[in-house]
Amino acid sequence: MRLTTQRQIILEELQSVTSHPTAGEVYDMVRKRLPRIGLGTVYRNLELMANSGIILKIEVGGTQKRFDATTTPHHHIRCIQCERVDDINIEVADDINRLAADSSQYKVLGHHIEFTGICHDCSSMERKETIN
Amino acid sequence: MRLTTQRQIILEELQSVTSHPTAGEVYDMVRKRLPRIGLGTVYRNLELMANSGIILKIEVGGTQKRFDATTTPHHHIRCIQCERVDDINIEVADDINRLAADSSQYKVLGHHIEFTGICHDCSSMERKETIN
DNA sequence: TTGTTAATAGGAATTTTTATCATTAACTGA
DNA sequence: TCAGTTAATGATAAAAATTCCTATTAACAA
Repeated sequence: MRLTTQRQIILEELQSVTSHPTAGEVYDMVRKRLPRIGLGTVYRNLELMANSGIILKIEVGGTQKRFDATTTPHHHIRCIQCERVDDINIEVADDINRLAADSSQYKVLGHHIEFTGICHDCSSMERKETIN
Repeated sequence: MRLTTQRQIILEELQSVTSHPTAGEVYDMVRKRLPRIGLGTVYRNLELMANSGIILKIEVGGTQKRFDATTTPHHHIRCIQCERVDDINIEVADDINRLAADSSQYKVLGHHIEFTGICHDCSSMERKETIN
């Protein structure tokens, strides 16, 4: 795997945010530094890096795939109003995978918890609208 | 909300399977009984029924949205090989939502656990390939 | 029944993602 | 250092998934 400028900058940009941008959002970020980069290159490299474990591909609710530079296991919470996704760091009994294996025919590899809720921004906006 | 034939049959077909079909798969099922139904009608009604709580829209890994007639809370396991999705019924400490609320700025509404693994069919196929 | 209007079929348009391919540039080894 | 090899890129087309548009149909109310 060659170390191309594009690859480097895509990773740098993803690491610079704590949000979980979609491929299109990463494209917009990277384009500010590499205006001639192709959207395909962004998709290709995000997919590649996700496959080799350098980054995380999270496929939570919403239509688009999202990417995350934090690879240590953690969970996510998604705002049902504005679709933003944040990290959640809680400890979950890790025998949960065994539980799942026991009640299914699967070879269980892992799990991911997606919480849904309303983020701080959206709930304060809601409150404001009710007042007005 | 009018009770149309299309709406009825879409629901019936979804209820007739334990899998978690995509909109396209529901379309194929319904078309056997209503050959002239439009794909848009299937999308529209699945979305509508999901919004009114009659069915469940599950947005797990993979590109497509999936639908589930079982509305009682449960979790899912997805085969990373063939993308099929099955139900998992395990009890998770229900203070998990409070935990999430405490460690975030969100108003937490719910959670969904997605396990990943390899289904029985795929793992036996794998074994067969290793032998050959 | 008949009038009103929500819902449909069919197709077009959008959005998101993947594939194709000629050209470029990252690495290799002399 | 430099030329050869080939992985990777940019540009564009194509595919896949979903949503939108609109004339027509059919569900329901009166």
